[in-house]
Amino acid sequence: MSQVRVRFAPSPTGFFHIGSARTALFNWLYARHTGGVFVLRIEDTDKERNSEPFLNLIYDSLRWLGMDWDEGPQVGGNFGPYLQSQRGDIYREYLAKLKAAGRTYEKDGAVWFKLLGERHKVFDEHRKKEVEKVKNAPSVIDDQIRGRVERTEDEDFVIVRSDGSPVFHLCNVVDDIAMGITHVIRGEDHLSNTSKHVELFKAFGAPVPSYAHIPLILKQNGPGKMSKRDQGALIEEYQRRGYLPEALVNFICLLGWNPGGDKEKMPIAEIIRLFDLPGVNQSNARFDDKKLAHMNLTYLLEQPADRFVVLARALLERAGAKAALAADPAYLREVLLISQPKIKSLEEIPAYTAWFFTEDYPIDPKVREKVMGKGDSKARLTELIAALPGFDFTNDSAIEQGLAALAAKHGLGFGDYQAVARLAVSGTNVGPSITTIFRVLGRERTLARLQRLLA
RNA sequence: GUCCCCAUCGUCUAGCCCGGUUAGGACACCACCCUUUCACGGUGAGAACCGGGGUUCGAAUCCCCGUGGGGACGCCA
Repeated sequence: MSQVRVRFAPSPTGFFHIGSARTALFNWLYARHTGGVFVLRIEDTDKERNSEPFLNLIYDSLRWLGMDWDEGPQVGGNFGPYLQSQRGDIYREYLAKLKAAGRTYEKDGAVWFKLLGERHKVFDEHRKKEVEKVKNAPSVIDDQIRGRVERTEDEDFVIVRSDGSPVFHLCNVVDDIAMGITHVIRGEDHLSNTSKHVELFKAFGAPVPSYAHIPLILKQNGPGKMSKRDQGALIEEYQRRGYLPEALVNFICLLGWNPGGDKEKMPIAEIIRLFDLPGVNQSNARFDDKKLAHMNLTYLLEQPADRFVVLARALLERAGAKAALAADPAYLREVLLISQPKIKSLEEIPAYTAWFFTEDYPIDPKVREKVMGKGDSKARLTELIAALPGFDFTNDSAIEQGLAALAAKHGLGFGDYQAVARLAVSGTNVGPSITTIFRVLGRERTLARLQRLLA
């Protein structure tokens, strides 16, 4: 059997979103699974809406998500150019074949593709006008996901605009032929275009590729499919918020596909191994950002220290956390690593660690009221300040022993000192373990912070 | 309106093809445990086969009809 060639064919007319990413991913996975070729083709035939920034966003997003293309812009290939705006000659050449075969006609200055079959006119409620339908030999699609899909009627359609530029249907089919595409994996919203495309393939005498129409992703809130304007739709946003690309990929591959059984979290190599078209669902999936967040958390927790620090630093830079970035690198690294197991997302990092980098951190009034109002917290704080110089600061457990001894001396528990100490050194009631905070802050800084609350 | 696709917990889904399960898992939610805060983690609870007909000894599973959801109906892609 010949090699699988699939393509992802976005148009640079807007932000890159979850739905496009998943279509790209399924194509990429199928190519990698089968040892095939993943082609990136840019469908920029709409001169009005194309934009360079959006084009670059496609490249950046695909790369960030780890989808490398074997052929396409920036990497080349034997079937280029890979931007439709540069393929005008090819479309003209194919158009000539269609004209020669008598399969086109002109109307209102545009070129139309002529369907074969019996014609009749009907009034179309939607368009409020009379249209001509063509009953053709049933156009049958043998879809890998949907099964047999039959359409008995269609309409002639424009393939070249009155300004001479070719339209999506023509370019798409011509390129799939010229680029030797064997499998077309795309969203179900294209299912109703497919009969048109099949007729074009037949008119060109080219083999019809194998189709796989994947279910759509529905927006989280409200009806309808997800679009770039919806909450949580943009890939760019996850990148900015410090989501891990492998977590996002793992999550979106599970929208409409699963390997069977209970498996969810999988390294990419395993996803590639298990992915196949017959495993793709037929029903649409609703996007759920909570589950994505959880997937991201599980990946975050297992990040090696070095990578975590790199990612967290990038987040701090984006957040403009100057104090943190100006701090001693070893100290910053330590702060980041003790925070890693406690946070749910990298975007929490700037706020979660801010008080480590200034002695002028705010004291949360609500927490202050709660902590100081319970028991004799002021006395506990005074006792702790008095005892601290005698503490062994070598490591966490040494500090813990010091704290435990202090509590025992006064017939109290660890918790009686923990809350007020935490309030004093951080100004809040959340953070790493108090003994760890002491150790990282060091004796002098800890002492000064404890005294600051008393003042 | 016409055409096309789809239908299991709130959500993602397993099971369906090859009828017999206490209909399983994950997220979310709730309770409890762990605990030095906050997270993580652990245990447990609640939560679904859209409706109606058929076929069958037996239907989530096969068939039909409703209903519901989604998509398409551009000189957008």
